Amino acid sequence: MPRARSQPAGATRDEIVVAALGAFSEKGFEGASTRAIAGRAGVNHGLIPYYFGSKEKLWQAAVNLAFEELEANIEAVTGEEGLGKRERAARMIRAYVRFIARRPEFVHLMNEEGKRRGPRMRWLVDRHVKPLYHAVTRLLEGARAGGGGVLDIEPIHFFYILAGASGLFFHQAEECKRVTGVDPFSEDVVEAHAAAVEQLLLGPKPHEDGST
Amino acid sequence: MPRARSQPAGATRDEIVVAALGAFSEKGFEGASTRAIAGRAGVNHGLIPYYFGSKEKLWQAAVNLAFEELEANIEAVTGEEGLGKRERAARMIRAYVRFIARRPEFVHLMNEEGKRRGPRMRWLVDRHVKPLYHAVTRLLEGARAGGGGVLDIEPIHFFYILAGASGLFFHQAEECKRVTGVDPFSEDVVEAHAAAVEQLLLGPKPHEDGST
DNA sequence: CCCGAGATTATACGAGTGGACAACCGGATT
DNA sequence: AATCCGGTTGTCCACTCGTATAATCTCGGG
Repeated sequence: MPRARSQPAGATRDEIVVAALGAFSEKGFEGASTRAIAGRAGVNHGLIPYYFGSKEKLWQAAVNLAFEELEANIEAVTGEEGLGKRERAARMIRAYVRFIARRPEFVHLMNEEGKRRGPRMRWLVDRHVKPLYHAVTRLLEGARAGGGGVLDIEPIHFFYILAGASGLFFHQAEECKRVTGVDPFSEDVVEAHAAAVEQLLLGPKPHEDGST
Repeated sequence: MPRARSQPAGATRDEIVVAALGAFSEKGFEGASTRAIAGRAGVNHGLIPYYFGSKEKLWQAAVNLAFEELEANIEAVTGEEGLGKRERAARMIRAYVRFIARRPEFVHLMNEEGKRRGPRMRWLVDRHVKPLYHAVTRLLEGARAGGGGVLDIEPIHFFYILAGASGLFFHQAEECKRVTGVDPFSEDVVEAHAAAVEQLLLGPKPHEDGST
């Protein structure tokens, strides 16, 4: 029988996950201390073992949160019926760029954990990256066969070029600000980047001719 | 007056820098302990404050080493006289991809430090990234005006798309192995990636017609 | 009104961390 | 042979880390 405390059930837990996502993305797994995460969430650091069992499990919860948001964003845009294959791929690309501009934590997490072997990387890949990879690859293959960009590039290169070309600009946003003075998160800069990636990867938009 | 010890002068110091480059790229600045670096180099950890003063200075030395290698690789290929603008840009791209395939530590360092504000990022940008950015941008602008890829994408997007499209594949190489089973460092895979990036960013090679 | 259980806090522990420092070593100088 | 000094080692310190644990708090149900 659930209690009716001042806080709704699980509120503290959720705050910790949100704080953890921010902290892990900024400082990495080792760099983000459980005390810093707890402080960010405004709770006692003893609550982390209490709710999650370990720092590792907390990290998994944060990653799950990030991927849930990603999938919601992508599916909302590519799920529609009656889209051309190129248009579907283009929407996916633009949705992805906009998503990581709003949640750069996602790219930070991926770049942090994808680079080294280890239990966290294995968990991340098996749980999240493999399905994502195959979904994206299927979509891109469709666009390729459908006429758009015509480039005969294998899916594996396409995938990492897409992810890299989209993500680095926002992953290194602080660096970019200092190098160029431009803030990647500025709205029109985000749109310009999305357009650039789409154009490069899918080729120029076919205006009315949708044939091969 | 220099001594003639069993080891040539500075050998120990150099070994520490090499070990540090490897350790920092694998574990990040916080994750790589001075003791681990010393152990990797086979020396006592007290030598790090002795030679470098601090962990931070050691990190700078490691970054300097990485950039020296990069610049040597790029200049060896783009420095030639009598190259067309597109050809010069194409060589730069291929040389860069091959370089990071051989020294993924470079990408790891850049991705690690470019993502957060802080003294290391400021030092890295002012000392290394700004000159690199302007050199690359000048080269790409030349190729653009010279007819090649014709894409009207601003330099800032071009730069980060190039860096991201080239780098992520090798930065996430361990992840890629687990997702796809393909080893990005395999020689022909490296070449395929270089070709893919070049083709996407500069457009298909003009065979004999170099006009607009 | 008090009890009990989940939620929260405070404290403690052992393992690491970066850095400081004195002792030590061995070949070069005198 | 005695001295010197850069290179090297071991030890120590204050601090932070993740986590375990016991005490405390805050409620709703008896």
